[in-house]
Amino acid sequence: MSADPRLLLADLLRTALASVAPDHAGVSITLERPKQASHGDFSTNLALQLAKPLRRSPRDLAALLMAELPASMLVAKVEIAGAGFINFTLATAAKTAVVGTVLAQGARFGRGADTGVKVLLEFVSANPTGPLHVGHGRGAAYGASLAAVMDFAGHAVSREYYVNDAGRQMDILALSTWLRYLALFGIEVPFPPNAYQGAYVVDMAGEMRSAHEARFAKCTAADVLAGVTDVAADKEAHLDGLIANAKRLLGQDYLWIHDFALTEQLGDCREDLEGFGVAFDTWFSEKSLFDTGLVARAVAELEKRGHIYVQDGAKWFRSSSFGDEKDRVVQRENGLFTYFASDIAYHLNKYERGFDRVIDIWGADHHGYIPRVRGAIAALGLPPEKLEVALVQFAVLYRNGQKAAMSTRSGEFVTLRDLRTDVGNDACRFFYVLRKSDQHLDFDLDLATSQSNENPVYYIQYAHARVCSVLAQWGGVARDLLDADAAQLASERELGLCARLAAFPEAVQSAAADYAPHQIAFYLKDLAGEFHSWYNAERMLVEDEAQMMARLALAAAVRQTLANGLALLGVSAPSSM
RNA sequence: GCGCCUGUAGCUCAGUGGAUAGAGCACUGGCCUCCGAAGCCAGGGGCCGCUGGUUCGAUUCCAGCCAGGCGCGCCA
Repeated sequence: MSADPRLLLADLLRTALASVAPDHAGVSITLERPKQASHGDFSTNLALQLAKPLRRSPRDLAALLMAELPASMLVAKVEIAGAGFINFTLATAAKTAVVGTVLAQGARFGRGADTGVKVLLEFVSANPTGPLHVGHGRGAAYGASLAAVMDFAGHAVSREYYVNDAGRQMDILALSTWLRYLALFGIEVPFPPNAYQGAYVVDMAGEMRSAHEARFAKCTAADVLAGVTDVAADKEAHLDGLIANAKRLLGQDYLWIHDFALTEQLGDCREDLEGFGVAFDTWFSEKSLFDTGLVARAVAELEKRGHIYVQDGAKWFRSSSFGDEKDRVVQRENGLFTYFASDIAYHLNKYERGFDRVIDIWGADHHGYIPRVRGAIAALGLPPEKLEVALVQFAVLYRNGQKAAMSTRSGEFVTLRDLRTDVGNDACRFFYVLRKSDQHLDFDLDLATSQSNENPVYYIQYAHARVCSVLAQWGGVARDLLDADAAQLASERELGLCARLAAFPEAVQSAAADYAPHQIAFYLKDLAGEFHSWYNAERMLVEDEAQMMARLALAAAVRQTLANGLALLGVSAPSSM
């Protein structure tokens, strides 16, 4: 017999079932916590499920099951209700035992047993071509919270950021920086409209001048523009022409600028994320996939397996044979691999590292990408079901009731850093995960800043601070609360709080299984609400010593659970505010 | 056109094959000589987009329609 009421009840029901309907002994028994207190602590629809196969009325079946149910000290009452539900009311001692459990386990309360499942969680992975904006913030908050939740649920989680350091976007950034730098020396090349406009590019140019003076300014504007397509004719070709000239004119120095810009932006990004409480175990370089030959190997492997054909000089992956709507180019006519090719290699690498589950968190705009990546995995002979893609809808920022633009290239964006400064990390992290990730999120900056005291995060933190305050006034030793007699807890609110605490480990498991950290946020809101309600109804610092200790122990258990939950969301649990 | 997401209270959103569908905001009225009023208590407010199907039971699952958002490059 288990001490966990849920498992205990399942055992009891299974025993009863074996005698009532031995043929159906294998049926899965679900026990849920009823929404209504009058329906007891746990409820099962077992009789309703079996009514049809056994050709008996649900209520009759429920009565039979109830009659065969072994007695238990932990069960106070069993009732048949409604259409045929069997409702269980636990003995008070079984309900209040959780207080001691929480206090004894402390920060570990709610943590699931080690599952041994190795999970790779890749998220953010924004191009290091400029500051993170509020859209990236959501992916960061969601990914970090999900990683924490899955880790807490018992999985071995690796957090990874894929650095797109090999593509054209990085070349555009390097070019942009160089052009700004040249301008500092009076070499005025018209700045392309589709280059990176942001002030941070000018800042980097300034740093280059400080450190290297005129080292990279040994050419004229005419050199830079030599043979370049007119911007009015084709602005993308114009950009590519400038990049080609930059590479030719600068030689090895081009790589220096490229790497400088990359290091600066990636460092900025990393610092920003760390400030946001978002940490990674690995920063995985796209470029390394080319350097180690993995991209070529991945494409060769597809070719060997007969999934590649050549058309118009390019190599195409026959992804349409693997569920994609059409075939995709992996190697262009000019010999360069596409982004898709390096992504195939990246996923091959992820699989080769031996994870049980590979989770990609992508912006919802990438959803069309899923079939081709999954298809490539299948084509490589790997199990595609190991890959799971969690799509995060974009966060749309509203300011003065209007959408705020968020294009990195135009330079007109609201950065994550600005948002964090205005709103604060705690409210930001909480706000981001308050919505289901696949829902559009309207982030109202005016509301979040001017009326931040209305943010639900404060409601939860306030509950935590209140407990801290009461415990401070009590002034005793926290350890003594472990010896409190929980049987002193008898009111409906107190028992309700105990049930809520007992549900925390289940909330963690559910949030992990559904990839839904917002469930933790809602759990915490409920827990804080029930605490505030109790706090206003009953005093803790009462004359009766035993009662006071029991109530303080419950309060301390609430505080611990709030802290554990907030930690999963990356939100602080202040002792005063 | 095709694909994905969404439609629940005035607004922003949870939720569930099951019992009387919830919260916050907003609105109305109460509660600080009393552990923190960033709190609590009470009240109004709903064809859970529409139609059909599966089911003992559908707001939930399936199909079709209506409405909104996003995505559909030899870009990344």
